[in-house]
Amino acid sequence: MITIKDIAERANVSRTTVSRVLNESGYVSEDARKRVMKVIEETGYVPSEHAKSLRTKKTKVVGVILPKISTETAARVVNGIDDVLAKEGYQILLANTNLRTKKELEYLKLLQSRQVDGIILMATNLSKEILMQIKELKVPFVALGQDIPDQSSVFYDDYRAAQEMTELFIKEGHDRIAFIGVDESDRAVGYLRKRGFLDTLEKHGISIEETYIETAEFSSEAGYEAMERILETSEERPTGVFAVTDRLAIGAMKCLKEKGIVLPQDMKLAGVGASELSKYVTPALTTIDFQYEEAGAEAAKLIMNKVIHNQKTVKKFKLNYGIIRKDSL
Amino acid sequence: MITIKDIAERANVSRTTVSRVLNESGYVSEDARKRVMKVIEETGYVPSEHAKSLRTKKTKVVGVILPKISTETAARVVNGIDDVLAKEGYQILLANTNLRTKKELEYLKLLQSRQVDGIILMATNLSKEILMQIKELKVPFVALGQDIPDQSSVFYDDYRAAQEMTELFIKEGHDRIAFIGVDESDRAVGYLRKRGFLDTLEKHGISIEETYIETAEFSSEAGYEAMERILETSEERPTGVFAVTDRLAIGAMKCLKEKGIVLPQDMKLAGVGASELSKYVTPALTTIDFQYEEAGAEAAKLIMNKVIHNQKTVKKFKLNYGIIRKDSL
DNA sequence: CTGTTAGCGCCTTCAA
DNA sequence: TTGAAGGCGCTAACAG
Repeated sequence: MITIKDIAERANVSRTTVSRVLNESGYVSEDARKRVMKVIEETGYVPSEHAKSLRTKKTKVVGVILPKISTETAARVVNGIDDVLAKEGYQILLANTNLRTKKELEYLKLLQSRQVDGIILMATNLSKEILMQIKELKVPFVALGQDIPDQSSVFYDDYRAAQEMTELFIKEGHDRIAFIGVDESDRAVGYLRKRGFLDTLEKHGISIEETYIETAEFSSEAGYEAMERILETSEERPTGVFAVTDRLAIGAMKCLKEKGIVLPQDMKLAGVGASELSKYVTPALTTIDFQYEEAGAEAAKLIMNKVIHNQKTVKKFKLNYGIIRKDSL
Repeated sequence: MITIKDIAERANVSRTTVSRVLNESGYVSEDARKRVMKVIEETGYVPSEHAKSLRTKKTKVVGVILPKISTETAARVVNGIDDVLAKEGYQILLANTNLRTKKELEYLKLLQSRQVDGIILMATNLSKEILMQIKELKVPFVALGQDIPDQSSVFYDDYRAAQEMTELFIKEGHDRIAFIGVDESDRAVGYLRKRGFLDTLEKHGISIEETYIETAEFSSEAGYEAMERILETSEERPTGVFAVTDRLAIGAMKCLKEKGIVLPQDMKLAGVGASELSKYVTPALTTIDFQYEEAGAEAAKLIMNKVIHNQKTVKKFKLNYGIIRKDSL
């Protein structure tokens, strides 16, 4: 491996001088600079970031922990993060937990040992353990998707969004509205969206039919099955279905179609996420746009502020959302 | 920052001993080991990977260069890569070029300077420059999606897949088949798929109508517009459309629907990629499944073989594909 | 403007 | 079974 020392020798200067031209710091004569540059060109020398990091304690790398890389949401968020980081010359070190919560802990440690300059956690379930770990973190940290107490967080207004969507159903004259949610250990998606839904029904004096409320995993298949259960167990068929993600909604839609229930005539349907899918299914899906790229970008900006400008204060960023009204509701 | 030295002092041993228990190498008395472990626990010490890398020249990080993170294809490939790497304790350092070819060069350099143990490049356009850079790379390298001469590559059988799909159109009695492709500088998607299509037509003695052949960017909007152009410029309307990606096909489908052309009665349509989208549009899209996760996994396995077992030979891996027959063709 | 020197935190001989 | 010493490649005082 070719090092700064080799360059120095070949260019007849000291390592310091080489370092200076490399980092454009301090005075270097045009002459020396040229010689150094020439040797660098010739040799194809690339300075070692590790050695550099060891001295400077900076890596220009941000760790991103996420529950699953191959979902549209995650991909869009990462995209938003990368946009901002790349501009500052930072890179992403991926840590994919594949939905295994235990991995979150591991990665939190691993990323520290890799001396990442900051960590963004796309949080799902927030166990006590995780919260503890985060608190003890020495690295700048930003939570994404959940509001973590005492930590800078970028999150969606899950509660109000769900509320507003539910209002829409009611305004359209529905009072038999089914709900397909996810486990409440996911506070944002599971708990808050459900609360928004239930509270709104209550507010309007609509009684809650238990058979209308189903819980599923994060997949369209699960959405399909949840829809099936709702149809089977309900005495009176609901006239609308609110699913907490587009995938679930799409699964439900498939089920409805197969049962010969025509959308949007016989049944209204809405999801959350403004996924690509939602635009292209028939009928197009009414959904909530949480602007995932922007979420990623905001989280990245927060991290950059901490990393570059050493900003210490805890910032909360609640993102806007918009209801995208399409044919399904 | 707490270092191995601190641990050594607190545990009343030398740094060497601490290092030994950390790496489970060499002899350490149970007694010493316990003391060290205890101090590590108490202090929450995490060894610096940088310092380690500096000595060992290993980072347990693989750089992945890709053209765009927020596409389903990329996400699925990355997922496949991560699956394999994670098992070996390796992580992904992301390098997203956002379709800017120049960035590929930059990142190739950057990743080297970060001493990644290997590089996987999801290649698109293969300029001379890139090829040169790759040749001079000192790090294990695998190309994904394109077959790069003299380099280990995992790629799809684009030509034959396009051929087979075209055969399917012909077998179904079509001889007025339109084609929506992408720029040929993308050898796999742009050039090979087009050649597969054209050669097959020729083989069957079907003359090629110039107005049936369109080129677009990688987006559904572009697919829409390409479809529009085909309909406008063609004297006789085609009876089938083959688009080289599902996105393009979906865009075309939207256009057709808006013009009141009914699928699949009035027009057949096929795409490539077996995207989520393809399953849920109506009619469901006939498409080619290239198994992107597997592609990523294979690439990762190749890299791991090189990195861990120091395997030097150039390996080529042409992936299987399957035609997924749905309602659109 | 340039070079000398001293580490950053870790692993790895080598010797005890 | 343990420790001392040296060095990985780089930057940052400090002197010239």
